[in-house]
Amino acid sequence: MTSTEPSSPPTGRHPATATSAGAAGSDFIRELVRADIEQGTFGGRVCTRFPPEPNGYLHIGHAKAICLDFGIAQEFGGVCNLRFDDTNPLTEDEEFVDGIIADLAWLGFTSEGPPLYASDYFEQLHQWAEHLIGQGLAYVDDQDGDAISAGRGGFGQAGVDSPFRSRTVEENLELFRGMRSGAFADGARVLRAKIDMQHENMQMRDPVMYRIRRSHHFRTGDAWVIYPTYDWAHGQSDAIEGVTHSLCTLEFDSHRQLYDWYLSHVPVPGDVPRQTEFARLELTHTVTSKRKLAQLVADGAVDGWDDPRLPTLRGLRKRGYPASAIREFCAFIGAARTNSRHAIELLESFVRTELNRTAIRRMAVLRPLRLVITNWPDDADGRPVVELREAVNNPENDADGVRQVPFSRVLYIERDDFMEDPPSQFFRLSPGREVRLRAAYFVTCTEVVKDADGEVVEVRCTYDPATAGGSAPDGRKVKATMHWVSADHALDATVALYDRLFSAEVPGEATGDPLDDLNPTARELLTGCKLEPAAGDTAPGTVVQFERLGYFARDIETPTLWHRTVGLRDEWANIQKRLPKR
RNA sequence: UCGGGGGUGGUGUAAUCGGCAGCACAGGGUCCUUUGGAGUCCCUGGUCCAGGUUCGAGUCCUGGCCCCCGAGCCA
Repeated sequence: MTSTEPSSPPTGRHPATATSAGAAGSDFIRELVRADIEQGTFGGRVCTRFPPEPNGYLHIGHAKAICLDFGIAQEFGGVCNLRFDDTNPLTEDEEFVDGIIADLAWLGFTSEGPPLYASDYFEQLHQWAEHLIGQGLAYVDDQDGDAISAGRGGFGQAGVDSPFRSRTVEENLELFRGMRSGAFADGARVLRAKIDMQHENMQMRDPVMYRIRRSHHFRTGDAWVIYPTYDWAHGQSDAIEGVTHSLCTLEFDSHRQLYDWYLSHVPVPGDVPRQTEFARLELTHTVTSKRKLAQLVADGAVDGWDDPRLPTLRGLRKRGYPASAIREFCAFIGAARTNSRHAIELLESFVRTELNRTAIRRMAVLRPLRLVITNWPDDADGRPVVELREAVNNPENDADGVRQVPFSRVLYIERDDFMEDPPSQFFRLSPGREVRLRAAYFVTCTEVVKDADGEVVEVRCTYDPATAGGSAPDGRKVKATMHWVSADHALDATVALYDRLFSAEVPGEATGDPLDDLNPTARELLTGCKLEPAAGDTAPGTVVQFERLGYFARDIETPTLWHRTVGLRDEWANIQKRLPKR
């Protein structure tokens, strides 16, 4: 596993966010846990669990749940179990359990022991199912899916009892054993809890507990042809593990009644766990639904689960998002029962804050324009002098030291940093204007060279030798400082610029299909970018700041590829937006 | 339609027992600056609506409005 940062142990409390808003320790769940401890509800014990289904990779929405599950356990001296909810062999795969464990570790969390699996409890679950049958609280139903669905009724409309609802205990037991032993075809029968077909809560209208499904399970192989449903497996698995606080998202609210019903009718050992729901995390301009992400991957709309445009943990990691920034973001937004969609900009601001502190600075020119210094001296051999200029690695951290950057007659500057006919607010280079080249000299534009099409292909300048280091002895000021790269020393690179994956704030809001809002220019590949030599020393996977441009992560497999993590706040871009169109 | 859960600036999120509506992002401006970065200081802007209780209501009560979830043999 690779990491873009030394993986710091999660502390659960992050100083930077322990302010009045969103401070860890102040949400309704933590208050509840605190109250439970004070009242000795679970003997003062706290045990949570994070229960991903191994049918896809983790995304930023899971990060919120993870920070809650693991964070709360840590804060209250408890443990958090990683339990794979592998009750549906059709979609699940080992590939995903490995990926989930790796992503979890990258985020900064590991479970204490080896990971747990709901499939480890299949035998116990089966025994308890027979117990329910024995109590007359479960029965085998021969109806097909459509009939069961129809019999369930609708909102405000009572369901009707299945014609098989009144089978005897003995008959049910025999049929259920037949289900297990493979006597019946897939889908031929199900085991249902016998609760109340007229119940106002649809979840309580005799929910299915087992279905017949001849599918190879990645852990239990072909040992089982019947598989428990989520509702039947979950609460009992929690109880088996001694989970006290089972935290899940709001859509399971109506399942809580069923969760409690099962637990109160099965002889589970120890404390009865309690389910508490919170609002799932949603972000603007993206989707946090495993189903939709899987579809993007399957459709080839993105390169894979680790595509940097995706809000998957591995996508964000490849893109350069520090795990700590994600943790702090999650701590900051807290937990509540209010449905909410956070602005993606808020997440980005946490990324910038972290990277500003930690990222080494380098100079890179994304869209090169030649700049020739006409009065630059030659050496004894008649070649342009090459001078090494000292530049600080990170103005936010002196300990990061300095580096030498070669400077000579022919440089590249950013095309956007030159305008032949600039508006008044533009104070970068233009004819006759003097600017500072970062860590080097003041230069003044004296001439513009164009090609046959009138395109500027080169700017010529003079430099002032007295301004070495970047300040003029006579005290004169320049209004702009620009980055540059020496043409003879430049490293070639490809840079991937990323924009919102979806152009709409709420993907799919207009048409119902998020895919309709996919942003076709979410990735722009720039080739022929020029990097200062020291950028080549950067370890793959690390994130550096290309000065004045943003933060960029060096790709692991392709060292000449850089991913833009996030841009710098860009005042000039704001000015341009306000500028009247010309 | 029935049941459940929610509504605090543009977006999120706080507010002890009922006691000055705070913080962040976004937006506008200031100062500073060898990154138009970072930092600084300031500003704009809010309790869904209507009643009620109270010296005092985001918080309690009544009624309404709006949003989300729920009828998989998905989780």
